[in-house]
Amino acid sequence: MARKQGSHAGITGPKVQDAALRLFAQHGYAAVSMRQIAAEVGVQAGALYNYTADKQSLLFDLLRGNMTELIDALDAAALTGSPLARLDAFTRFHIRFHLPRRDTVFLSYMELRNLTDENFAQIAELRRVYEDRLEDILHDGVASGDFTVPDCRVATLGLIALLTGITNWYRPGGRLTAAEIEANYCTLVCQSVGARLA
Amino acid sequence: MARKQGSHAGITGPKVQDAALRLFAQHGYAAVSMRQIAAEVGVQAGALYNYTADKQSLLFDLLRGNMTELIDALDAAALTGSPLARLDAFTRFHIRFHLPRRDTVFLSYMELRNLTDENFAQIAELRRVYEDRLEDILHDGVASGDFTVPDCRVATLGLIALLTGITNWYRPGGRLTAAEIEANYCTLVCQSVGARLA
DNA sequence: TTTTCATCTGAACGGATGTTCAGTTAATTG
DNA sequence: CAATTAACTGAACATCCGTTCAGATGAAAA
Repeated sequence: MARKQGSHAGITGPKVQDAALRLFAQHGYAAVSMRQIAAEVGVQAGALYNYTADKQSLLFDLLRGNMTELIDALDAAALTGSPLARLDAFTRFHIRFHLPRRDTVFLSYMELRNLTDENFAQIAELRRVYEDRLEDILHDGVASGDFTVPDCRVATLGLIALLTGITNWYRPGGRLTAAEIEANYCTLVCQSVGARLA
Repeated sequence: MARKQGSHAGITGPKVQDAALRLFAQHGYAAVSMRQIAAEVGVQAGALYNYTADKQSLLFDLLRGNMTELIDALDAAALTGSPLARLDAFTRFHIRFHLPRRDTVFLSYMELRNLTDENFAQIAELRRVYEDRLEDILHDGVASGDFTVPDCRVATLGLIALLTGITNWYRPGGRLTAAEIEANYCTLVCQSVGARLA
């Protein structure tokens, strides 16, 4: 048997990515075998190699895809206004982007060490680009006197950790709605930089 | 050959734990083999089973040891004074405890999914105990009017993520000293709950 | 010195790993 | 209809995995 009815690369390809993402996020890159991914897709292990060069590329493509998508979405959001308004918007953007992508976020922050050195460097650079967007906002706020932040770089890394941590405990249908969580974190973030809330 | 000169359980036992900790933190639990750990200790793989029931116990013992140590140290610190003073002290305590234990912290936050269900439940409960210590401070601060926090539970989880994130970027000998980082984070944390800094 | 015992080796167990590839099948093309 | 090709199977590759255990070894006890 081979090539079951109605199965095409256009269908199987994304299914491979989806299955890999879900399984990697759940059990970790190293703990997931190509055969498990194949079984999830409904295919034999060998068929996966029509869609990825090897297991490492599967992970790398997922991470790079997520980071470029993240940065593109942020650029598309085009935050404007006062530093405080931009910080508030950044916070909401970050949460809205990450909450529906908990699997990917988990991967992006947990599986970096399973990347090749070259692959790691690429992802780290993308991450840096994203961090710099936030750091710029903080610098502007300090310059305008709106924010009180001892060190913008430290605050940037801290705030991103604060925001990304949501994905560790958020569960759809939990005590708080996504909007409530957003409001909560906006208060935390804006207060943390010493901004006076409206 | 067996039992090389001067080797005892009292020496090899801790070496196994150390090697496992270092390797797990660096490459991930699933990516590290018992043979690698044994090689790091300078022993054959079979000998490890004189010191651990299996690989899973090795991970669990490391995580449980870290959590109980953390909680005991916090209790020993016996934070007192105003909510703001206690929050400041908690922040400094957390950083001082975690900075020298980056490997363990990394493990504790990344490898929970590799625990058995029962083992996971135990660690999660310990973590909850620790979080509650912080949440109590926040509740007191809100009650006294010192803090402005929309939701103490959310703020607790957020602040712990903020603080623990340090271990992701801190490197000894970096741009900032540990004391400077501490001061930076105290400002961030205390401002984030809306406290007026002295 | 002889006996005992904790400690470790080295080989073995069944099974899982990532990856390759010749061959098979079903859809597409001419 | 026949020829081509994309998509997949199923078996095989060498290697690794966690774990067990009989036996060797050196230190400690008698």
